[in-house]
Amino acid sequence: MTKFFSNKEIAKLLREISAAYMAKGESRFKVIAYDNAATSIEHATSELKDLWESNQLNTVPGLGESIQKHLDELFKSGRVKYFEEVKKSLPEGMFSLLEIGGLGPKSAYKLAKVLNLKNLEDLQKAAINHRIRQIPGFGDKSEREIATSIAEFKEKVTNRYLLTEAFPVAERILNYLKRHKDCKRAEPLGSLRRMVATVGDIDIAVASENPKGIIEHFKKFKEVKRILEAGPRKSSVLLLNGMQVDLIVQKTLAFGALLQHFTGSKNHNIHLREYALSKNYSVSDYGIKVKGDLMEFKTEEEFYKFLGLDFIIPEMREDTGEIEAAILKKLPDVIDIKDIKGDIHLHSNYQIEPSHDLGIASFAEIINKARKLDYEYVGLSDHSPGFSTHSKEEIISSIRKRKDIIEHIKSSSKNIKVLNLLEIDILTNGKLSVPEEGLKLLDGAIAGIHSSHKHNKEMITKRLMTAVKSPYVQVISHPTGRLLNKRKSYEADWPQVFKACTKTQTMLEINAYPNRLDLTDTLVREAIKFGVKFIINTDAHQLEHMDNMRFGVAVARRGWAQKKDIANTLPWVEFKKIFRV
DNA sequence: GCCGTTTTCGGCCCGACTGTTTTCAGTCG
Repeated sequence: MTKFFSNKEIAKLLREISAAYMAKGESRFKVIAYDNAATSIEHATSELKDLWESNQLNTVPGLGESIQKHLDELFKSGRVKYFEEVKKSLPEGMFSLLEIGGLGPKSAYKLAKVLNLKNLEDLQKAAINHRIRQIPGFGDKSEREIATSIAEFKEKVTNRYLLTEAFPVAERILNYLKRHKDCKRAEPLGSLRRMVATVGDIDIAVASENPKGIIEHFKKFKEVKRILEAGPRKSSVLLLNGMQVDLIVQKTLAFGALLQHFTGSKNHNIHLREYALSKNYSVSDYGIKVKGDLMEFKTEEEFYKFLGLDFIIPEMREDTGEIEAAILKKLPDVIDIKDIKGDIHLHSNYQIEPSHDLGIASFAEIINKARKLDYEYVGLSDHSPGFSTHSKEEIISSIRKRKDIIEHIKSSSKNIKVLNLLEIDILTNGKLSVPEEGLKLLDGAIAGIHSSHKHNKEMITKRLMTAVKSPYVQVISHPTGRLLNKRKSYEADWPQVFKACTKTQTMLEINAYPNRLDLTDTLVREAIKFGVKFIINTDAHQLEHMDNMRFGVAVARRGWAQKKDIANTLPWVEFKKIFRV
C-alpha cells in the first residue's frame, strides 16, 4: 500500500526542510539544494508519484540520491523519519509564519520560539500586544510591518493573476511612467514578458539617467496603496487591487543587461550566471564583468551574443534546457503569431439550443473579424445541441438545418474559407454527444470533455481515447480541462493519449482563452516528443476574444513548438486536407 | 545536497534594500 502526495505537497515539505536547515544554520548549499528541488518539483510535467512508480525520479533535476531516498520512504510509508528528526528541535509554529512577506526562516524561528507561537493568529496577537519589539533584533518598525503584512495576507484573494488581468494594469503603469520627462523606455518584464499562464506580480524596467526622479514619480502613481520599499534605483509597491509592482531603473547604455536580469526566470539567470562563471565572466543586471572590467549592453541580443549564446526568447527562459541548446546553437525556431492562418474554434449566436454557452456574435460578424485578422480560413464550431434535451432525430435535423445556412455562407464568402464544425461533448460514458449521422453532415468536429471533470485518471484517459480514435474527430479541445484559479487539470495517461493522437492524426488544441491556456506549455513540449500536431484556437464567445490568439501562441512558444507542429500555420490548400471538404 | 564541454571533488549568481545595528544579517527577486 503506497501513499499519494501531490507535487505541491511534496514541494511544500521540501521547502520546510530548507527553512529548517536555514534556521538551524546548516550549510547554505543544503538549504539551496532543498529549495531547488522544491522548485523543480513544482515545474515537473508529471506527478512525482507516477515517476516514482516507474523508477524515474532521477529524471527530475535537483533530485539527487539523498532526496530520492527520502521520497521513496514518503511514498511507501507516508512519512520521512529523517525530516521529522530535522524539524523536531524547531518550534512547529514557525512554518506557518513563512507565508508572510518579509519573514524568512530565521525571523520565523526566532519569533515562534521566543513567543511560543503556534500559528499566524498568535503572531498577530503578539504584534498587537507589542511583544515583538521586545525581542532583540526586532524593533517597532518591524513589528508594525509584520502586523500590516498579516492583514494583507488575510485580505488577499489570490496570489496569481491571469495575463489578461495583469496586462492592463501594467499598461496603465507604463503610460504613467512614460509621462516622466527622464523616462527613456519602460517595459513589463518578469513572468509577464515570459507569458507564464499566471503571474504573481508585475515587474517593470525603466531606462533613465535619473533613477531617483523615476522612483519618486513611481511612488506617486495614483493606484499605489503602500510603498513596500524604495531605494535609489529599485522600488516595490502594493496597489489598491492587491497586486505588487517591482520597478528597477537602469541607464540606457546598460539597459540590455537589466532586460535580461529582470525577465528571469530566476533559475534561467542562475544557470546563465554559472555558465558565465565557467568562462570567467561575472553576470549581473549591470552587465558582464571581464577581469574586473564591466562590459555594458544596450540590448539583450548583444548580451547573449557576448556570452557565446544564440538569443533565447523570453518565453523559453525557464532553465529547462534552453541554455544548453543555445550553446550548441540548436534552439528551435519557434512559431510566431504571424504564422497563424486561421482560427477554427469559434462560438456564434446561432440558436442551436446547445449544451453549453452560445456566443454573442453572428456567423457574418465572426467571418468579418477573421478577415480583419488576415486569416485564410475560419471554423464555425458552436456547441452541439443539448444531448439530454434533444432526441437523436432532433439533433440530426438541427445540424442539417445549420449546415444549409453555412453552405450558403460558404458560397458567398470571398477571400476566406469557412468550415462547418461543431464542438461536441465527450460524454461520461466515453461516447460522443452527436450520433454518427450528424457527424457525417459536418466538415469536421472538435471534441472535448465538458462534464464529470472529477473522473479518475483511468476514466478520463478512456474518454479521451474514444474521441481520439473517432474518424469524425480532428481536434481535442482544451485537453486538460483546467480553469486557472478555479479548476485543476484532470489527470490522464498523457503518453498513451499522445501516441494515439500521432497514430490517428488527431490534433490537440492549444486553447488560447486566458483562463484555460490548455494544453499547457509543459505538456505541449512533452507531446512534441511523440510527434503530436497541435492547433491554436481562441474558443471565442465574442469577437474581442478572437484577439486572444497571441496567448495561445505564447503557450506554443513556451512549449518549444515550431511552425511545423501547428496545423493552423498551413495554407488552406494543405489545411483543408485534414477535414472532410 | 546536487552536479559536471575542465571537475566524481570542489564548487555552488549577484546585487538591492531594510531595520537594527555601528558593520551586518535577513530577505527578496
